[in-house]
Amino acid sequence: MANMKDIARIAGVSLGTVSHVLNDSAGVREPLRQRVLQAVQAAGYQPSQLARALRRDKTNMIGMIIPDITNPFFPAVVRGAEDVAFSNGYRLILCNTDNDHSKELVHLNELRTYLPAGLIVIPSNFSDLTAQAESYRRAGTGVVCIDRLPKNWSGDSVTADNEAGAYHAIRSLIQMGHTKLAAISGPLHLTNAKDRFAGFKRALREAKLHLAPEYAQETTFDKQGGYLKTNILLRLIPRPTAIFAGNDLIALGALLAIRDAGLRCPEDVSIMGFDDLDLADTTNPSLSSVSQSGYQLGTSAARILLDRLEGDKSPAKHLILETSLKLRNSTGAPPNDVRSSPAVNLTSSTKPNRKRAVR
Amino acid sequence: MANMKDIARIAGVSLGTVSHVLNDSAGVREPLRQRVLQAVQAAGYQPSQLARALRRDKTNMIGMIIPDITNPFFPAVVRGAEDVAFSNGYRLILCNTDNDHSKELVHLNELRTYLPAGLIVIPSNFSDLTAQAESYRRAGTGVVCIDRLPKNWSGDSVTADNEAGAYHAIRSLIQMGHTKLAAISGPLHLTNAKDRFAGFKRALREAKLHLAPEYAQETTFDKQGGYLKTNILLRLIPRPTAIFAGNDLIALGALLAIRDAGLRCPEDVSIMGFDDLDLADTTNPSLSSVSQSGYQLGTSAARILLDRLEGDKSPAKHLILETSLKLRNSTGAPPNDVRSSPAVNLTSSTKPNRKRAVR
DNA sequence: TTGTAGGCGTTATCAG
DNA sequence: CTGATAACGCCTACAA
Repeated sequence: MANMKDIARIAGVSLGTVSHVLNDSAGVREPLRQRVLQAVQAAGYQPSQLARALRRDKTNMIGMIIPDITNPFFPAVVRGAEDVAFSNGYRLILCNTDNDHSKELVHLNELRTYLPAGLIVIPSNFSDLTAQAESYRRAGTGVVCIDRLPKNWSGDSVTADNEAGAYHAIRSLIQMGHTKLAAISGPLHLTNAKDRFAGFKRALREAKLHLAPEYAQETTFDKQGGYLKTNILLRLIPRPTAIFAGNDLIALGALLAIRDAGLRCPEDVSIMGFDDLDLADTTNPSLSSVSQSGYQLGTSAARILLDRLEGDKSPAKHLILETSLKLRNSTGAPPNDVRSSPAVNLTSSTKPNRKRAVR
Repeated sequence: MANMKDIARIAGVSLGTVSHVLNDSAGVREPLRQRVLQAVQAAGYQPSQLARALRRDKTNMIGMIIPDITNPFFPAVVRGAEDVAFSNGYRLILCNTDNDHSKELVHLNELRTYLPAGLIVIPSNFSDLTAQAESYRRAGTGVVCIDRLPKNWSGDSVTADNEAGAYHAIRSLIQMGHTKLAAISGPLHLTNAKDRFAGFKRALREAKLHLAPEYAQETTFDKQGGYLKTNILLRLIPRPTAIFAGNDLIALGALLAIRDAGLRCPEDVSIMGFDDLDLADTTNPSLSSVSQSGYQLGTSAARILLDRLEGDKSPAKHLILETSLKLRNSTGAPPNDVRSSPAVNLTSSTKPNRKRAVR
């Protein structure tokens, strides 16, 4: 590979001049400028990003750390980030953590030695990102956190409006006539799971519906968790007529569990998902879901990073993206004979804290 | 960030000694060694990958170029590559080409200036990879091509056994009694699409079944293409009783087209996909498909690259991964009254299809 | 066994 | 406006 020295020789100018025309760092007179440009062309020269970075103390790479590219929600996020990064001359280093915070730490530490221009992170479970990001911040490297936030995060962030999305979804279920609503949330230590569950609870509260403790299940964000917890819910008396799943993967598991239990969706039980993955459209029945744009999550994060790189010193931004409700065939009115089903007191809420099983 | 000079100062040794203990490049006496290690610990020192790479003329980054991470087949491939790369100390730079060979070229050219340890590429449409790779090869950088091969590729490659996979799938369809088999292949300039179609034709030939030209459609590897071409096929007389889709996305579109035409799958038309994506399991009906492991595609490619890095000079490898047939509910025996089946009324096909919202 | 010095390809500073 | 020259942080002969 030709280097700058070669170009200088070919063009018959000095090294400095070549650098100047390449970076516009000094007005080089036209004839010389042309000679240099021509030499660059002829040699197919491309500057070494490595040397440049070493010298400038900054690469044009953006580190992107996510739990698992194999999870169907994340590719769109990555793609969004890559698109705006690429069109601004930045590249993405992709790292998977598998939600393991020690693996996240390894990536965080190593990435630093590449002097990335910035970092976009979907924190792992129990992420220590807040502490780690501090050292990046000190080095002037922006870190934006997306989708969910680690403990005490105060830096830039982009998330969906999980609370409101869930709230509106549940409201629509209530308007269909449901009164026995259960939830299978994701891990509640994750802010997105927690916020969605909060929206669920708010909708119930406003409708003066009581939430029995057994009606609130928590699991991991995957199909299997959804399947298992749905089995539990279906066994309860009275059986819930609608289940709010913490994400579409959980909803998928719920769909399978309902089918395996010999029940019908939505005639017996309605299912509401969250994320609106591509697959929501192709399941049987198709899945009603709260739609959020992973792509936009990615683009927004990259955008913030680029702004920071261009000198934006404003205080931390907390972007919250709108969601929208996609009603499909997994939700419908509750079964007619709902009030004849065996009674359990789920309405009175004079005693807010009912005694529950010891654990 | 602390650098080597700092460590040397803290440990009270020379720069060279620090480097020697860090790289085991010379037997440093234990006491000194300990002092250095301690200083490294204390300072939380991590060597600059940038400087190291500049000096060694090689990074520990593997460039991975794919069409689009958003295509559900690719995440597993990326993950496979990342897993073996990561566990060997290598990182992945991810680039999307959108199947645009000029974008691919941009990536190829820029990536070079990072001195990547190697490249894993799923070539774009009309890729010029063969020529480009030559310059990498000259620089001693391995390039392995996966999933599909560009024109005249003679370097390392990993692909699925597309021909055999398709062949066996079609054979099973024929054994079910189908004689009117149609195909909707992917773009035939792509080797994987071409090979699958070849397997399809071989199975027909062996069974002495004639392939009418209109029974062989070609489209892009996506849902919409599948939908459109299926509409064409369903209008033919006689109507095919089984359709071999070039991949699962096409198959998905076929499923939708069949439903929208008021036909049933598999009772009226069987659908066979290729790839066995996660979604194959959740469609309605669930999708029979030729299963190939994207993950393994990724790990194998990375493995080859690492072997090359460790000095493997053997001639180009052409790994071909086995496929397996996953029979689900989208395939079955052809309709009994097949010869009397009337042409479907498709006159309304211009009306917008329900729920196929823009994506 | 340890230390010294040169250089990887750039950019930035500072004379001319 | 142009051209030397000194870093950037590390590795590696080679010298001590």
